[in-house]
Amino acid sequence: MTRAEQRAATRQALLSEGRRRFAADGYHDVVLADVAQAVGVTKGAAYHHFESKAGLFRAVVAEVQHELGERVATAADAHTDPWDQLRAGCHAFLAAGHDPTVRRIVLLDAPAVLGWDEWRAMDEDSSARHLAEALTGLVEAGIIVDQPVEPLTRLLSGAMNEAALWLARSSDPEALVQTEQALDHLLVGIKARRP
Amino acid sequence: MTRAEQRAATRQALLSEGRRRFAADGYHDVVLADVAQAVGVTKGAAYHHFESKAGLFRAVVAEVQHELGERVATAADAHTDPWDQLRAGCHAFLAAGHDPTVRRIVLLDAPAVLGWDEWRAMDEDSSARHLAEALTGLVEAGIIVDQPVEPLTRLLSGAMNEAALWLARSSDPEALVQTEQALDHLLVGIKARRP
DNA sequence: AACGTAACATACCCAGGGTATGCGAACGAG
DNA sequence: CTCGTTCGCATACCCTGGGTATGTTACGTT
Repeated sequence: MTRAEQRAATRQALLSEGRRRFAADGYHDVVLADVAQAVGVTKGAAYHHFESKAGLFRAVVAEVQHELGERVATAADAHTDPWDQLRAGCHAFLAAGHDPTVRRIVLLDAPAVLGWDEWRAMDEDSSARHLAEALTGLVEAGIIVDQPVEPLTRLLSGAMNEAALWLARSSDPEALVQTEQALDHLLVGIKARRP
Repeated sequence: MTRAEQRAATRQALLSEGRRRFAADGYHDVVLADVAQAVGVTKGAAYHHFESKAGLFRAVVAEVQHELGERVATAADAHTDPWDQLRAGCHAFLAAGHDPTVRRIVLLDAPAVLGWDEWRAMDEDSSARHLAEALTGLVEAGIIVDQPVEPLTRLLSGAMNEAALWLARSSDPEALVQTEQALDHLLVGIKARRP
């Protein structure tokens, strides 16, 4: 195995193991030396690849965020009508809360560990961007009321973040459908009335 | 000073100082011994009053949550129409994000430090309860579409949490008004259409 | 072949949360 | 009034765990 391959392999192993543990135990309860040991290296190796524990966490968050964005986009692309695309993307996001990786890492720990500004910037690069683009398109098409897109994006993004967290804790099998319906009702409010 | 008074005074002092520091520096960067020293006692005293650093934090969160609930309720009570009460409460919450105490402690650190379940339980006891009650009233009055209140509460609560965080970082003086308008639009969606 | 460097390992520092114990002043019992 | 008890802390200590400084080995380059 060449050196570049070795480096990539170790880095990837640390990322995977970190991801598993961050999702299962939360950032605080994960000890970096254990992550390294589980991968067959020592703490020194971890610090050779990442600048700190938070650095590893940041890399994991970016990875998970990216995948989440893909999931949302894929769900949206299954539709052709822009309005249906928005709804499909939102519904996909709601369902994603059941994934402990998304739930614990992205929604719960990331804002506190990385700070809200950085978290939001990363969010913007992945899932929230799709939402903003969808809303922008709908505004330009005159399908939703003309308004600044950013406040609306934040409101909807936050609504879905929290709802996803709640859904993951709910034992009620109806909860997901009910939340989707409630969200649909809310979305109707921003639809432009045409006489 | 009697012993009970002394105890209460020390506890209150720790609470106040903790609150200041948690708001300014975030949970992680606050060191318990420094909080105690600033109050004129040692770490031992802090552990005599609270079971842990998280315990002090929990007490602070409860305090801030309670005050926030009061603020929202007061804003709502300024109106008589139930719909106006809902809007006023929501707007008050949005503005509360500018308070670093609310922002950093309640919205950012609390979910990660105390866990989402406990955070939500505390939220339910204070501000979110007002929202749920308002929505329940509106459903019963037939003003908004008949539906389970809980999903809607989570959606709106999350929307406002995130928007409040965003508003606190925004330099645009228009942002608050724009967010209020966007929220109003969303709320229109859940209003029952009457022919 | 020899040298430089990358990819780690080892050994260490130390901040900070948590605990075990000591101590003096307040409080209640007799 | 005093004597024992308890309460409200202080002191001293433990130890986990993040971070760093310094080897060590093997690959790659000339």
